[in-house]
Amino acid sequence: MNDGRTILNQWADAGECELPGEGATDQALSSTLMKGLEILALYSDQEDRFANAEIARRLGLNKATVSRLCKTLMHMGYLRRDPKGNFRLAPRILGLSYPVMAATRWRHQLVGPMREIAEMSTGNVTLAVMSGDQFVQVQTVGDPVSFPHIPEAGITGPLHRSASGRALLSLLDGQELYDKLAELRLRFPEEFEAHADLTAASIARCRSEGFCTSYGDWRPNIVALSTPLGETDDGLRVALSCGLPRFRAREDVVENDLGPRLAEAARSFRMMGIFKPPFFA
Amino acid sequence: MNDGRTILNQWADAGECELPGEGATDQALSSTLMKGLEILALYSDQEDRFANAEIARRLGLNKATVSRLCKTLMHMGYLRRDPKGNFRLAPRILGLSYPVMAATRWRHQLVGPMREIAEMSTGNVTLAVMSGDQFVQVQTVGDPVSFPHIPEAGITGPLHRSASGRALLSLLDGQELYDKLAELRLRFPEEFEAHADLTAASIARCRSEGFCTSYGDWRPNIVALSTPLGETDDGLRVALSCGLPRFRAREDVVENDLGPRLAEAARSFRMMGIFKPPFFA
DNA sequence: CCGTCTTGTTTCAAATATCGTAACAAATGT
DNA sequence: ACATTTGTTACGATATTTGAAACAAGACGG
Repeated sequence: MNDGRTILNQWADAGECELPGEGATDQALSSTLMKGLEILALYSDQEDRFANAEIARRLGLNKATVSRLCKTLMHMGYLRRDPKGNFRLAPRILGLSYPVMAATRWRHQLVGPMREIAEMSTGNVTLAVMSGDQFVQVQTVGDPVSFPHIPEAGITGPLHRSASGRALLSLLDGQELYDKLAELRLRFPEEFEAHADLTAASIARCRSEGFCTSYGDWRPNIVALSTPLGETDDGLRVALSCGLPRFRAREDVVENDLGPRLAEAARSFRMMGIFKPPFFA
Repeated sequence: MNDGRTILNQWADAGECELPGEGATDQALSSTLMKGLEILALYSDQEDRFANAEIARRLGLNKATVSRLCKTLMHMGYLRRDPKGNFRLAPRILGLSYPVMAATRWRHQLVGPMREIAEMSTGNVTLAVMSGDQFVQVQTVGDPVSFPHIPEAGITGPLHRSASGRALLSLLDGQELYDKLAELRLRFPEEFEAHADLTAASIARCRSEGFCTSYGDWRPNIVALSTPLGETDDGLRVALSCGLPRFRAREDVVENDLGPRLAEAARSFRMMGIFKPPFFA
C-alpha cells in the first residue's frame, strides 16, 4: 500500500531468520522423530481416522515405514486401531497435554468473567497463548452448538491471519516482533504478503485501542475480536478473544460496542496480577 | 488368598500376551521415535522443566542425542526453551489432543449432573476412558484447590490400581478382560500381584453393586469411588468417578451413601443414549 | 464359492540416519 | 580471571531405518 512495500515487510526485514539449509534434509534434525510426530499431527476434528496407505500418501512415506511408525506409536499408547483397522488417536495423547494444562491454573480465575462476555456477545470467548508460529487456545467458554467447529482447548491457528494471533503479536516488542515476523514470512511467504497490511493495522490497533477485529481471515464464517492480555511469569503470552458466527455479527456493534468492551475487560483482567502488563499499556 | 493363586491371576492366565523378545531392542519398533516421545512423557505437573543433562540421565541417553532430539522437538513446536535454557513443553502440544477432545462431545451433556454430584459429595467428579493399560481423565468437575494434584483433563493413571481403572476393567467381557489383565501383569508384575485381590473384588462389585471404591490405592491421600458407564459408539470405554481427600471421607458414608448414589447417577447417565450399556447391566 | 484386488505386515540386504567421542562454546561460580 | 559445569556441533563408525518384494488377510465381484 505504501509505495509497494508494506510496513509489516519492513518490520520482518529487521528480523533475523536463517534460510533453511538449501531445502536439504537438515542433518541436525531427527527425521524419524519428525515423521512420527507428523503422523500424530495429521489428525483433526474433521479427520479422526486414517488407513496406513492414506498416511503414507499424505506424508510421502513408504507404507512399510508407516506400518513401523504406527506400530511404535501404538506401542507407546498414542495411537489405537479401530474395528475397521484404521489408525486413530488414543485418549492417552491427552496425557502429554496435562502438564501444560496444569501449569495454566490462572485461567480458572478468568472463566467467570469470560462467561459474562460470552453471554453479552452471544459468542465464544477464548484464551489463546502464543506457541511458535501459532496461537493455541487454552480455555474456551460459550455455547458449542452454534459454531462450525468444536470449541475446545487445543485449537491452533495462524499468528498472522487471525485476531487472536495478531493480538498476541502486538505483545512482542521491538526485535522480538521483527524476528517473529521474519519467521512467519519465511514459513508462509504468500499468506504473509496477502495479510500483511491487515496484520500491521491490527497490531497497531491493539496497542492504541486495545483490541483488533478479523472478518473471516481465519475461519471464513467467523468474525473475531481479540485483545492482548500480557505475559505470565513463566513466559506465556496471552490474548483474550471473542468469536461470532458471521451472520450474527453486525459490524458497527463489533467495532463500537463489543471491541471497547473486550478492551475494558482486558484492563480489568490485567489488574488480577496474573500478567505482566504489555509494554504499551 | 485362595490357595495361593488369586482369581485375578487365573483370569490373566487365560489372556494371550507375548513375552517381549528377550529384552532385545524390538527391531520392529522405531527406537528414535520412542526416545523422542519419552522425552515429552517425562513432564508432569510436578516437573515442568528439564535440563539436557537431566533428560539424558533419566532416559539413559547420551547428551548429544538428547540435544538433537530436543532440537527436533523444538523445531516441531512441542518443546520450548525458557530463559534459563531449560526445556519446557510448548502449549502447541495441546494441538495433538484437540482431535480427541473434539471427538468426545458427549461429555458436555454430563457436566451438569456431574457438578451436582461434586457438590453433594464435596469432591471431584471425573470422566475417565480406557487407553491401553491406563485410564485417562477426559472431564473434571469440582473445586481444584482442595486437592494435592491439579484436576484437569489429561490425568492418567493405572488400570489395576485405581477405582477408575477397575471400573473400566469391569466393562471388559470374557477374553477381552483376560487379555488386558495378562498385559497388565506383564507390564507391572509386582504391582499387579500386590493389588490382585482388591482389583478382582472391585471388578466383581462394579458388576453386582454398580460401583467400587479405593482407599488411597492410587493417590495415597485420595479416597475414590467409580462406576462403569459403558462404551461409546467409537469404542471408548467410560467410567464416572468421584474423588475425596482422605481426611474428609468417612468410610460408612462412602460405602453406604456416596457409592449407591454414584451407581444411581450412572444408571441415569446410561439412559441418555451415549453409551452402549455394559454386558452385565 | 473361488479367483482377483486391495491393503497391511514382515523380511532382508542396502543405504543412510543416528550415535558417541571429542572438541568447542557459553554460562556459572569461586 | 580461572576453573567448572553444561549444552551444541563435527565427524567417523555403526546400528537403525528404509524400500522392494514376498507374504498374509480381507474385500469384492462374478
